[in-house]
Amino acid sequence: MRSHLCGRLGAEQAGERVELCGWVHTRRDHGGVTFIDLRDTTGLVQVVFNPEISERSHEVAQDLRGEFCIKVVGEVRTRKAGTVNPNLGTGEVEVAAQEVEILSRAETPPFQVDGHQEVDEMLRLRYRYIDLRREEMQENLKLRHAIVSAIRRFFDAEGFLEIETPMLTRSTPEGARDYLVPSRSHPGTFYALPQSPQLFKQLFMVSGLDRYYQIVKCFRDEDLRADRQPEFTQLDLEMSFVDVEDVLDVTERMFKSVWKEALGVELADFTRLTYGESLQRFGTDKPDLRFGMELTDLSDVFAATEVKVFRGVLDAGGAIKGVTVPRQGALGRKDLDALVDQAKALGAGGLVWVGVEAETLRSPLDKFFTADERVALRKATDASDGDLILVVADKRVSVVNKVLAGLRTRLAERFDLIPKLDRSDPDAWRFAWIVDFPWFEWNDDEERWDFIHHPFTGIVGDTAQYLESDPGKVISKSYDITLNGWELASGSIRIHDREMQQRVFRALGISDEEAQEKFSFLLDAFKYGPPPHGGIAPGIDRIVALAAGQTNIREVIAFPKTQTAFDPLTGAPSQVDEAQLKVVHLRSTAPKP
RNA sequence: GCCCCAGUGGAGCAGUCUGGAGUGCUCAUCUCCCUGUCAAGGAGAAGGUCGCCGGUUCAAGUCCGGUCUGGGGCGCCA
Repeated sequence: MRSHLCGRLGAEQAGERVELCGWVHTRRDHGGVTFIDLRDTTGLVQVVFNPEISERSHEVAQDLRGEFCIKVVGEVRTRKAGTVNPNLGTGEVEVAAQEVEILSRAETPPFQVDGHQEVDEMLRLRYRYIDLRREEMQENLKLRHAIVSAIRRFFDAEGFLEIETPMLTRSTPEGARDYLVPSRSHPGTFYALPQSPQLFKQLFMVSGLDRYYQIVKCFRDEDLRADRQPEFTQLDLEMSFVDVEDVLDVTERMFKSVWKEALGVELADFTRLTYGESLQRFGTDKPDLRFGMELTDLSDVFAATEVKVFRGVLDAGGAIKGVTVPRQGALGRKDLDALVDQAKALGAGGLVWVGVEAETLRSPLDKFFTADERVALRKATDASDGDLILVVADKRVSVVNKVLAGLRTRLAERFDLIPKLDRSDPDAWRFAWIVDFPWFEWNDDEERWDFIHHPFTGIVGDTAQYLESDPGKVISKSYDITLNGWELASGSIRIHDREMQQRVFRALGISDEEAQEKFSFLLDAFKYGPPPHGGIAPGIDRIVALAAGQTNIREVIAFPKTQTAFDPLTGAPSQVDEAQLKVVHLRSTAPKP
């Protein structure tokens, strides 16, 4: 139907007769002569309808409206000096229309496609097919394709096999809430959609398939966030006869290769932080390394304090930490109160602010500080005159970290301390490995040890001795990748030794029978010579969103869902009729709408 | 489950604090004018359940309570 693509036309085609298809992006009617910008997936080109060239085409052009789908036949002409449009890739040329055909007409769209104004996201999702006409969305999806195809080329070259795993599988007891699918042929039973192909990929290793990867949908029925959708895409991979360094190596090379191919950027080697160090310095295991404002431990500064809240926290074995906000020491009372409220919203009992001035400190607690404490506080935080120190104290170290980590990123955004994204700048991409996670985490509510990663996570050799005596000291062979404050990937070397696996289950308070009941097929498989193995699973949606400079993953998913897991386009989830329910042996207990 | 922000012609906003006629702006739509614009321009027109329910008031887009939807976050997410 067409001979050329709109966005690819240039001076080289001057004089050629071309056939173009696309949508009417904009129309400028001068009465005597009419211009349109014709749009296809490659871009825009100006088409001129001049009655001196074609009376008939000029007449049809009067009828054209935005988003009409048309075909134009005409001659490519270089534009006269002064009429070149430098804002358009094809601005040096235009197409003089000889023939035009309306392929299909369009109603006035619910919002404009030109991208000049933000549109309510609900509306964009309801009319996603129109939203996806916008250049920004097409660029996002093209980048997604470039990244995914670069990933496949990389793993192909490394000798990995892409193998599919079932979507209808067994519900696993731990982890996220499952999406369930009722069985018709087995009344009262359910499949679950996979939260990840974790167990299947481990079985591939038992099978000797050695190096597996898959770009695969995963499903988790949990509440949504900017970086979380109920269905999302993982790059799942697993390798045999490897230890931690092998997985880190291949994964890091993969990311470098992808950034090179998709963005043309040579990434620096990834930073490496232990979990402990990350928490200490940034209060989180997904630190944004693009700016400073590292947390300071102030327990020593206030070791002998008489300030009641601090004294109580220290005596209870808690923590006092601070974060220094550059040049905000003179912040007004209203803003400071708002910060206190933010800290409380994040879970803190309160927030102490300290404005650092040349000779003095400005703080509600200043009168309770000793001279030594004032000096030590300045020194410990390395604060300069004019800075603002925010101090959080709590008997739970985790609360202190969470609150300060939250304030750190929010304030960095608010005060523009994060460099504006330049996607071609290698420094814009602060990848980091987070390693040496603790294996266990104390669950206060249930009063037991829980796993942090999953129950098959390997253990760093000499820490296994604490499995029974002091589980908190056991370090796992798990690792995360973080990029600019987002968790991008998570993985581990797995336990392949049955005895070790049993010790771990016991430490978790899971009996042998219970373990067998829950994970029978994996444990059975491990009777038959499982190789040492491990892997990782980076999130594709997050990778693409970050690479595209987007702040939520919906922008890089063609048909995403809203925060309540609703799809405004299809109306899913929807009611089904009684007959459908009966077939799968279900009856709804939901109130009739 | 909880906290915060938003909801006003088709789209994006202002108006809400401090109640007084659906007031205004930009874009789109429709009619007319216009042969070099490029987010064209000019003249005119049409288009409204101020998310929904209730309350206060002589009077509510505006105040109060509730609720729904969207977004951000906490919890949750091995």
